[in-house]
Amino acid sequence: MRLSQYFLPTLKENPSEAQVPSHRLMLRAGMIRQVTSGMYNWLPLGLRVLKKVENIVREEMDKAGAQEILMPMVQPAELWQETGRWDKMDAELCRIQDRHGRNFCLGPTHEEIVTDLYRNNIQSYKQLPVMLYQIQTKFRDEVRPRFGLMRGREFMMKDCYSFDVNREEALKSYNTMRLAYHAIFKRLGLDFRQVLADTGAIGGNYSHEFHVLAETGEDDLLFDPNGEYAVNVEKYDEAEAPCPKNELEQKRGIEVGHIFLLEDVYSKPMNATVAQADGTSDPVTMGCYGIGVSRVVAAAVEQNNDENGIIWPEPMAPFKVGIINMRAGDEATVAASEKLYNDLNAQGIETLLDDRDASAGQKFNEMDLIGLPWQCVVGPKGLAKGVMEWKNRKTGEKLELPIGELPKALVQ
RNA sequence: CGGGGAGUGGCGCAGUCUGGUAGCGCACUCGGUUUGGGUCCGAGGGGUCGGAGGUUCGAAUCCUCUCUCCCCGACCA
Repeated sequence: MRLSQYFLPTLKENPSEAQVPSHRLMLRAGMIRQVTSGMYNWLPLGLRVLKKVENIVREEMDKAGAQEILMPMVQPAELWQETGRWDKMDAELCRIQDRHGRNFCLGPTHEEIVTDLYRNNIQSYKQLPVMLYQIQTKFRDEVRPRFGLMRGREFMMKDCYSFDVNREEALKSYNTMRLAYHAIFKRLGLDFRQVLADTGAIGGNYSHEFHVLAETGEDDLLFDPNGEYAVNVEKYDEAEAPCPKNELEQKRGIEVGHIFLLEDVYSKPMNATVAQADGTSDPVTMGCYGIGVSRVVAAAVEQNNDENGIIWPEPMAPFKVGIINMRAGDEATVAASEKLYNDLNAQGIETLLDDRDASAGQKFNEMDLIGLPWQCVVGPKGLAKGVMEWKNRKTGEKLELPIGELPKALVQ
């Protein structure tokens, strides 16, 4: 992509409405723009990151044996009345009516829909286990949306649901998902922790949260010195903990994933059953597994930034390399930067070429701001010496390499 | 929902107390200049001051109502 043709509206100054780093930097880096409280436009640069996260999540879900589906965002009230949540949930559940006056809600989660899908199409233990997931927009009318993408009202979520013949089998599915979550956050390049958690409004009786560690996190987490025990402060129980609270290490985290063993919390009221081998039938045993995909993007920024801007973990970077053409008017410089750009693209290395006729300072600053892992400065000074100057955004390390040669760490 | 702050060109802000018909920086356009960390000079375009009503000869400025955004709290799969 050539920056001269790219819709990347960066901001030099901090937007007044943005207080937290991820919100401020994502606005400044031209990734998102607010539409109204808790709702955002995703611009090209931001969307590339969101897609990167989506794809890694999708690959790991598929690898774990889950199958992707897509359910409607607008859901009929009748299903929510079956589980009692139509009345139980407060204004967070955004209710609307169609032209006939029939009640619907904007889906904050999809247990009802997926359980309905299950009961209408699966009857026997022979058809289980089944894990279904989707990556889709959710809407929760939060009491107080805040911190940009960290707590929006509309956001992107991966939600997965498992169906098993009994609790024992369900625990296997649960564990498969738990391990998939470890694989996902590891692949994303984030520093994260799995902790014991409360089940809250989703229900069920067994639950873990996944947190990206960051000073700005909303949750307090406790760890034991051996790393065996980890819990959300809300869930801390003196009796279950291996040691007193004051001996546990405390860190702040951003909740990006939450998994629940639901058992029959939804299947029972919705009469979603499974015929067992002996001919009897029981409520199917369910689990649900969520990842706040858009929140992951914000959490990554909270965890990886400095005074100059974002520092993307490589797996979720919108582009791997940013080339800075130092002299838009100089033929040799233009030719050299274009050649590098074409070579990198030919090798499948996603590259952004700053081919604008702008000042050096502006180019350097904006490249740091958007946080691509590698920068390559192509200019008359270097070319005269037969080199291009590479910079690693994270370490700040600079390398002068012969024209056309790539940093080893980039190629591997 | 309780408490607090704020709405003035695309962005950041001043002006509001002490009414007189809108200003600065950035961005944008044009010309020149400069060229390795947000160059410099000059010339331009763009807002009627969140909205409605009121007071007044006259309202961004005073009064009333209202909408929106942000922060703290409560809440939060």
